[in-house]
Amino acid sequence: MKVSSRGEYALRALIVLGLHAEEISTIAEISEQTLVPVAYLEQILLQLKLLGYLKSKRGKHGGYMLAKAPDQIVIGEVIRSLEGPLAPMGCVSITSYEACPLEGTCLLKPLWALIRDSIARLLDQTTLAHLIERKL
Amino acid sequence: MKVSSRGEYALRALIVLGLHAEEISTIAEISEQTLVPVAYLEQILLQLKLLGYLKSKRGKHGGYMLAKAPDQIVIGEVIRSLEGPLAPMGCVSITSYEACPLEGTCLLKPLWALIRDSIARLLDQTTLAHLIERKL
DNA sequence: GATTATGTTGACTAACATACTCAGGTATCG
DNA sequence: CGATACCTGAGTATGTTAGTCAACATAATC
Repeated sequence: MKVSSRGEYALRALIVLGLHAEEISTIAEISEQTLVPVAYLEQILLQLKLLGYLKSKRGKHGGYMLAKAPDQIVIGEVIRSLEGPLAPMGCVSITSYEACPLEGTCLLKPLWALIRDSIARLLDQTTLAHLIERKL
Repeated sequence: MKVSSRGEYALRALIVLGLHAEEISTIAEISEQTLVPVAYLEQILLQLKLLGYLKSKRGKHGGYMLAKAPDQIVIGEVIRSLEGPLAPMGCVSITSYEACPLEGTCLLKPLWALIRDSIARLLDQTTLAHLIERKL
């Protein structure tokens, strides 16, 4: 039931950028504040840019900034983009359902569905703004 | 946030044994009803036995049975035994806490704690008996 | 226009986890 | 004894994770 380091790192980077909104931050600066290795962080920031969460500027005085307001960045969506579905099993995933041969009689499915719902409710209700303002 | 097939398989096996309580079931029978390959299921059943959930009888007419009443088998404990902590990150795990250098100022930790709590609450409230009786 | 600071891109790798299989070994019953 | 079952440890194929690295492209500044 773990979150990967990639997901955690991406959220750390978004938080750093959210805290310095309207300023541009270099990869090196973000790396210092998140403790993520520069070369790995590059990959992650690029992915966040392709997903539309960040914008970048190249060359001298370049760097990264948020591309959206913090209250428009939903944590559940970020995690889904980086690590796939929130559901613990494919048979209860809404975003990427997978059939299971036992499904009709499976006594576990209702439990997995409860888990899915509670994780998704939490993460889809939370935005970057909530994290930054410490309002959960 | 996935549950591994090993965890899912273990729960399937417990359910089958719970449905046929007081009877002994062979690995082959459990395999048929759970769709888990016999050789893999052997490993998992053995582990469940070592953990105290099952008892076995060798030789002819041998097989597996529950070692506890279904209402004494807590799903959260089973999953923790098979896949490690329920918490999404070590920094919010109660059963196996791991420190994180950012911890003091980390804005993510409160979110991970909420996730942990809601998963743990669900799984620690649910027993095998609840699953079998379809009472969640 | 050369230099330098920055992001961009793709390939690569080491380590680990997952989901199994397989070849025996051992206990029990008839 | 011999068939039936569980027990045990080793092995393996595949994929994922968490990165590294080298070379490139772009933009600002001197």
